[in-house]
Amino acid sequence: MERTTLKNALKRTGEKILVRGFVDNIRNGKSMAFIVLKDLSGRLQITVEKEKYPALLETLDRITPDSVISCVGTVSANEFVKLNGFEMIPAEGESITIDSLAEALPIVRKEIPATKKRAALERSNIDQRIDYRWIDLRTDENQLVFKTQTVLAAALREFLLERDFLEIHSPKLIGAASESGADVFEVKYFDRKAYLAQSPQFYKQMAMAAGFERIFEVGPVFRAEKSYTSRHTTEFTGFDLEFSYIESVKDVMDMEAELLTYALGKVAEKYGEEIEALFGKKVVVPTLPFPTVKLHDLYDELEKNYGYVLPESEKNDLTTEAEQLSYKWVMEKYGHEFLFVTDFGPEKRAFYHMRDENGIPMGYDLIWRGVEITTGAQREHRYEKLKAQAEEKGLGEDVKFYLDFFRYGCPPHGGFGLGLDRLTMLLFGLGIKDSMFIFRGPNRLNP
RNA sequence: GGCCCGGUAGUUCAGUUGGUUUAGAACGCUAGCCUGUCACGCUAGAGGUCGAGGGUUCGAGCCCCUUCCGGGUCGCCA
Repeated sequence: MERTTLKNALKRTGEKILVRGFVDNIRNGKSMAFIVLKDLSGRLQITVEKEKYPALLETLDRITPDSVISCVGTVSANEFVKLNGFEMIPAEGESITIDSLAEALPIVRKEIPATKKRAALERSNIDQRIDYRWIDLRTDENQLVFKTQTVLAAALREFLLERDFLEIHSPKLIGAASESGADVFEVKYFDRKAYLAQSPQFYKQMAMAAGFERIFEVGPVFRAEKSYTSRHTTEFTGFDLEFSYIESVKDVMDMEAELLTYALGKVAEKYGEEIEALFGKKVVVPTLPFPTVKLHDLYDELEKNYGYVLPESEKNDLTTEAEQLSYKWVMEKYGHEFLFVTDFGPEKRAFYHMRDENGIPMGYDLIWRGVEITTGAQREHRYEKLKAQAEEKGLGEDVKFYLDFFRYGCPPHGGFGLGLDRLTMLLFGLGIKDSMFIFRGPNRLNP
């Protein structure tokens, strides 16, 4: 018999069907047993009047929480049942089978609130839960995170495909450190060294030189940074894009704003209600255009409004505190969750960012809910200028292969990279460890 | 890398100024009871080299030193 999901089972009352899933809870009394079954689609209670099912008694006694079982039976409405108002009555005979018996779980996945008779039991901490991530991921909340991430990534891709972007797959094993040369993982590559790609940046631009015009890539990015924060990880999924024949960095910013607006619209439509119900976070579909502010002006505003003072010499970059305050500011001033910040100091930006006549990089950061989710820019496509900027940063031979991209014709172009995991994390108000299928950090290489 | 914080049952935590011989609780687990439960309920039980090593002391989970492991945060970034 073909398996019916628990959600669909509710629509098939009166039919003899097969359901399969994890045991969410079992209450096994003397004459009655109640099993709450869970699968990815939902939950259903299986009700067993024991005296009618002598063949099932032994099985019922063996079933433990989180075991995987199958049940053949008939679903019917019953107002006594608080769970959906439906229950499944097993068919005669050996209609419940244990597919996999679960041992007692080593983690607490959900907080258990206090009652008069018992103290509250807190959820195991995230690191304990990551040790047993596959068990942790069985909760409705965690499954919603990944259902949503799927919709989000699909929407981003869909938006770009509609606009004739090509999807590329650049190598993650590289011969020379991309960008600055810092913070890359070194790996053994036969008898020499290779590195894990810290960004697809150079390859994205190579695609521009290849005449691909508009490209994107979704793939892993590796950063050998010992960053211990709730928003850093050593391996994450980057959503990168690059496109040609732009007039200015404004085109890049517009593209990103439209892209995110579209994708968040899709997420809100499909999972907005569930996210609000389970996480208490409203999915706000942004309005266009996104507010934009120059870095210096932002610091002026933060000082004026919140008394946040930073030495002038440090105002060429965003501090974490300034990022967080910028959220408060953009909400108060524009009622918007996103903020483009432009005009960073050239010493803080990559050498390949194009600079204006005053030497200011024509790039930006996009801050969402107080966290940086993107760096974008118009790129310098003029060989001589690019070469000079590379040398200024002390990058000579390291980037020679990259500089060659610009010697044989390359259109003006720009692009940006989005952190998919950060997007997910901010959408749900979680930390990065909770937002990734499997977290990787300086102290975390397993599971 | 800087600065904080932590390591006590399977899990989450208590454990007073160092001092009742067997270090507690809850959840989980085991056994038994319970005619519809619904985060069921009731009874009993098992389960701990208090991260490791050294020291102070009549006495250390608690104080000191060393060490290991982990977490938070800042910087950096996505």
